[in-house]
Amino acid sequence: MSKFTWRDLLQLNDKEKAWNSKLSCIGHIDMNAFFAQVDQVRYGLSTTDPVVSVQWSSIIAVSYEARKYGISRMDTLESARTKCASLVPVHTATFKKGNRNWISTPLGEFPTPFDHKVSLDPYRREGRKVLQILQKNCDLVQKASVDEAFLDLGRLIFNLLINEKTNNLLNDEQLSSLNELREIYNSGDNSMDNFLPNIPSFSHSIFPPIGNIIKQNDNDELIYEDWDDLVIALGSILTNMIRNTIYKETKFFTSCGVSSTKSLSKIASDFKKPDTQTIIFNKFINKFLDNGSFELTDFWTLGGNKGKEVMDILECPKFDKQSIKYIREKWPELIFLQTEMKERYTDLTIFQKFTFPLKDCDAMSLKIYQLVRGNWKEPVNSKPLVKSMMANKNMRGDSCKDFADCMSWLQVFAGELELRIHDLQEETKKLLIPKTISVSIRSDNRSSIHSKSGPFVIGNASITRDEFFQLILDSAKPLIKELDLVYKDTVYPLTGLSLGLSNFEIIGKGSTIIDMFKKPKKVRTEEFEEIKLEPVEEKQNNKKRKTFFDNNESKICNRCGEKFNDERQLLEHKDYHYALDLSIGINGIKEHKDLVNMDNLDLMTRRRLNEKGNDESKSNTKNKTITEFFTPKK
DNA sequence: TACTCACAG
DNA sequence: GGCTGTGAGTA
Repeated sequence: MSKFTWRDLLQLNDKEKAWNSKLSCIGHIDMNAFFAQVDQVRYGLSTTDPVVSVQWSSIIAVSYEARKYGISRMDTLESARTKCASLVPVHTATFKKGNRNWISTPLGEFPTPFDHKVSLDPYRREGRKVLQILQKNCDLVQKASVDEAFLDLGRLIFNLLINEKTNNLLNDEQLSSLNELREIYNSGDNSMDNFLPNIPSFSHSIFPPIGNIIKQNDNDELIYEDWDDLVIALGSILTNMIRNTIYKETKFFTSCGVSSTKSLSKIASDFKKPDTQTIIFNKFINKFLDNGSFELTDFWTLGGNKGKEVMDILECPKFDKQSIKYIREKWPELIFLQTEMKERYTDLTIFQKFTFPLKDCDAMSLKIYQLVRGNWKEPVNSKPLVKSMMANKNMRGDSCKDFADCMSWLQVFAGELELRIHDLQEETKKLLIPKTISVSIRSDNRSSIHSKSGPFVIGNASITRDEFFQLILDSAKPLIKELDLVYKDTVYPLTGLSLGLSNFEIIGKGSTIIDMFKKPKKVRTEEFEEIKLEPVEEKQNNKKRKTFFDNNESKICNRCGEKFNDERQLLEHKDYHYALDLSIGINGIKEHKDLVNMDNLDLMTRRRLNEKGNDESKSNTKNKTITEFFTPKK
């Protein structure tokens, strides 16, 4: 007889409950050396090229090929080159000061930080591509960062076990082995508290797991004893398929962890890289935690001061990587851990200030108690598309020495944010309306950061892209002006400047114009008067303008008629026209054709010419075509 | 709401 | 070490 009930199994079929089921199965997928992989694919390089992604002179990602030469993220570009003569460094895309669009940096070129700003957009886009593949294949996905995500595999597994229609995923032997379970389920004799039948005999050979299996001893035969084993094994089969799909569609390698909880899966995905998934069956959790040479501080959220403090409070042995085992064995019951933790906290607090208050001790103890047993369960939450967006640059020298410099960098930042919001809207067919804007400045003089934020108000739904850009800039101006007034004597030259939009409201395309103007909590009548909605009829007859929130724009170059899949490509293409215009007369290139389809030359030439053309490059986002986003509401 | 800080990749 | 991002505390 199984120790699991039908309730446990049925919970898998419920998005709200699956994470907390005794049979829960969570996957964590992580892209290996992500930026380097993106650059390798983007630049058509081979997987055997030792690629590193570079930002100024530091390395921000090291491909696994480059790691073979002992190169790490700590290396500078210089030191990496001495380790590997055939190194292929790829610099991130950049905005040139005064430019509204980023461009890819040609191989072998290294822009200077004094008049460029890094763009991470290429990485974000590829990250989103992968996220979309995940979402297509799994109904509950949580993006954890640009290159990692959690999957709640509950429904997928439930369907494999119970549903007939499983897309040929299971073979006849596997199907028939599940007959007993399905019969009970279909007979309706599956009262919640009834125990599940035994797992099919030999199910470990009928459903072999895929990946790096953690076992008590490496040579042990793996035997499934109950449904949780089978569930985790099915999870590994699913994540393997999903990862194969990612590879097929993007050529990206991933690593993955499969287990019953998010925190375990996260550690597991990191355990063996690249291109490997690690499977933690429930019965081997302790073995994994104790012998994987993990510390308490390896758990998510305990990597900083908080983790160190807990280690101190609990007087964990240092340096022998046994803190997890130590805590688990020393406090076999929660109540012991909780009392002792509070006692020691109070004793120590005389000498030491902690990052968490005494009242949180019980909660913290509970979390630690569960974590060291692999029992700490958290839901997989699909996160909103975006919560905030920031453009930031660390300044050096006199890059930003007065108010005027601030404004010209803010122009770059505003351009970047407008571009990112616009691209994201295009991609998702959603409206993204930020409600607050903030700027911050940093300087070494006062070694501190000052920031100022305020409401961001879009007064008009048919705002164009250029107007939206201008609005960001205009909204940022008084904020930075105020910071300038208060701190001007001490902060310049700045060591950092940033501009952020946050509090995004995300609106589906079906929404009406009314949604644009969420009533502020406190409405003063004058303000409300001012925000007048354009009468719908009038709008239709209006002179046509392409609005910022328009998704259906044409993507045809008005110079040569070439068609593009998305706006981004069109912009880059126009960038190219601009460069080409300059080039006539510089190096005698006359024909558009000369450069078409010669991507590298195109890029290089554009780049070189852009430099010569200096800052005169105008925004290419003039809006000529039409169609309103909003359709009149019946 | 405004600002700061911790944590993470 | 640079560039992002989220969440929580404080007032």
